[in-house]
Amino acid sequence: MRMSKLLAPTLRENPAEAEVVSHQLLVRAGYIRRLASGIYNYLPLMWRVMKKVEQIVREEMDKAGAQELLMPILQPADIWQESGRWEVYGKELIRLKDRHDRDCVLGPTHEEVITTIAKHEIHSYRHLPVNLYQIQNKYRDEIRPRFGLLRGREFIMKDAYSFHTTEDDLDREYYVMADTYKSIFKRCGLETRMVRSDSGAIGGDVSHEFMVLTHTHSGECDVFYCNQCEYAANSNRAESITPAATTDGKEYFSQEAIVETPDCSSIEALTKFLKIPPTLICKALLYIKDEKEPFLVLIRGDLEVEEVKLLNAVQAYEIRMANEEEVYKYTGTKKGYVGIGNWVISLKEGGVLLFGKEQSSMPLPTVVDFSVKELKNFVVGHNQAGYHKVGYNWHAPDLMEGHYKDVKLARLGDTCPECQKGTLEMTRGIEVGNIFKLGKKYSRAMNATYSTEDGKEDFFIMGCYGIGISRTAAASVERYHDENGIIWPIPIAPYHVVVVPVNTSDETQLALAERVYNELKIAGIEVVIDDRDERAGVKFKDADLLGFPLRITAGKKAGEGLLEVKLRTEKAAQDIPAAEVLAYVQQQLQSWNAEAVLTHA
RNA sequence: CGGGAUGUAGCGCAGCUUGGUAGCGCAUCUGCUUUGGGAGCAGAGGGCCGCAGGUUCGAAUCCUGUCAUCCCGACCA
Repeated sequence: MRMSKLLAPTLRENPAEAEVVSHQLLVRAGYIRRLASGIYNYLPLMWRVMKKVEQIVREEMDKAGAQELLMPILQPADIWQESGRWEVYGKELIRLKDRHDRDCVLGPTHEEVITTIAKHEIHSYRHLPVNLYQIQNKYRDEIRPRFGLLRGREFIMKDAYSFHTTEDDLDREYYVMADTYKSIFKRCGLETRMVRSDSGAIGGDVSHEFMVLTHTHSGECDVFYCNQCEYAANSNRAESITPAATTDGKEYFSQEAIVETPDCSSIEALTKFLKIPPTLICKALLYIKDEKEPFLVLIRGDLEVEEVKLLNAVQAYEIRMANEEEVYKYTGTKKGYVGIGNWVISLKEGGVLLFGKEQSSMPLPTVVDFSVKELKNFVVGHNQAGYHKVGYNWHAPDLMEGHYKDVKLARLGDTCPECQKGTLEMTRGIEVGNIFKLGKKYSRAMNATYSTEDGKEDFFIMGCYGIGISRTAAASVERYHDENGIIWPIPIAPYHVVVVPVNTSDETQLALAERVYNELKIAGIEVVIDDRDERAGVKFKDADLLGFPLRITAGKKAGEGLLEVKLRTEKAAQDIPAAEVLAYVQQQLQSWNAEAVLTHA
């Protein structure tokens, strides 16, 4: 390809609208252009990168035994109504009507469609297991598209769905996919970490995310990871062992008593006023589930509630903290004084813990975090403004046993829940892929069954596996760049080599450059020649900005048949006789390994 | 959706406070010179000042509305 013909409009300055590095560089280097918020044109170089990522994904998925197909982006609403997600998915689902006024959606993901396929086309256990995947555009009307390709409203995703007869077989496939994902990202030149995560709107029990750890602000999620073992988890899912409540050897409140605590509506104020550590307090927070049902959360005073964990613990679609009015309505007091000091514990059928006044007709369902289990002689609210109860101890520990939940936000320095030795550290990460065990959620909702070996009908057991193709490409830029521009890992670089004749009006230089360019091209190397009538500085700046892994310069020594060859990751170039350049380039491309980029970028 | 900000030439910005008919740098085009890290000189083209109302003799500038974009939060590949 000739740079004089290539549509790669580079800019001297970063675009004002871009905040994160990958967005700035991709726009500046002429890889992408925004059409509307969260919607981008992939210009020729970007599209080459995307096709490379796709191809790696395709090869590895095929190797794992999955079959590629293509499902419609435009989908009828009825299958979404059938699965229940027409209501649940919310505003993120792009809905539209056709000319007959039929409701349609643009596919954000394809569980409904694939389940329909399985339902109609797979009738027997003999045809299971099967894993089907596609690579196509996805549509999600994100509340806030941002960070360029990292979160668009339209993006390219590989989505795979597997069907099984048993949970064990799903487990097997789940780990096949986990291994496949590791290979895929490794082949793309990206180091990823498999991280436990929340399964969100897609549903199901178990899920993992694959994160590119970035250590920069640009990551989208906080990831906790153990400094001694392989444990890693999204902050909204991370478990941890918090240091036990300590009283520094002091004895507090050996007698239960109600004490006056004026203006102590925060934990901080309360610890100062009573001169106690926050770990001696049991905090009670009132939440509202799905805009109708109040419930209480008990957690140790020094800890924060992780609301995604809480959402799952109460199986709600939505939760929020109660406002002053609601607090008064359900507890009779104001924020900061809510507590269980004068309440009793009971158990509702279905095993829901209730806290409330003995005579109350409306006790509150309660989520009790593990962190309060071991508390002794602690402080709780007394549901009376200006008063707390001190020296409190659990009245009915037997009743509570088995009802503790983990709803706390993990903290830096907490002990690893897995090896119980290391401590948790945190980094930022970009989620580039995920794997879910869906179980029978969709097959049951959509009545998709097959005949079992003993002639009965059963629902398919499903798994699903996604990779953000466009996000993976952007994540690579986010991870590998320097002050001069993008640094592509060789496997996903749009071209491998750029040949730069320093001065196009110097016939010796130009002729040598053209010769090498043709030689490389004929040898099957992906190469561009910067034949533009620009000064050397411009070409070098652009070559760095565009991020080609290898640069070959035909300059002053062209007369001696010498070319300068330089890796994008290195500062210094070396002179190589023209006749040996092809061999050198081939050797560089073959010896690619991820370390080369990891150590220099 | 809540909070904050911005819309002026392809890109980055000034002008707005104090209304008088639009400017700078880069990019583009032409010519000459130059040629190893974003060249110099000379010249040229390009703007419903986001859009719609209003105030005014007169609006990029003041007022109202509206649309769009970006940042922070709740959501996610």
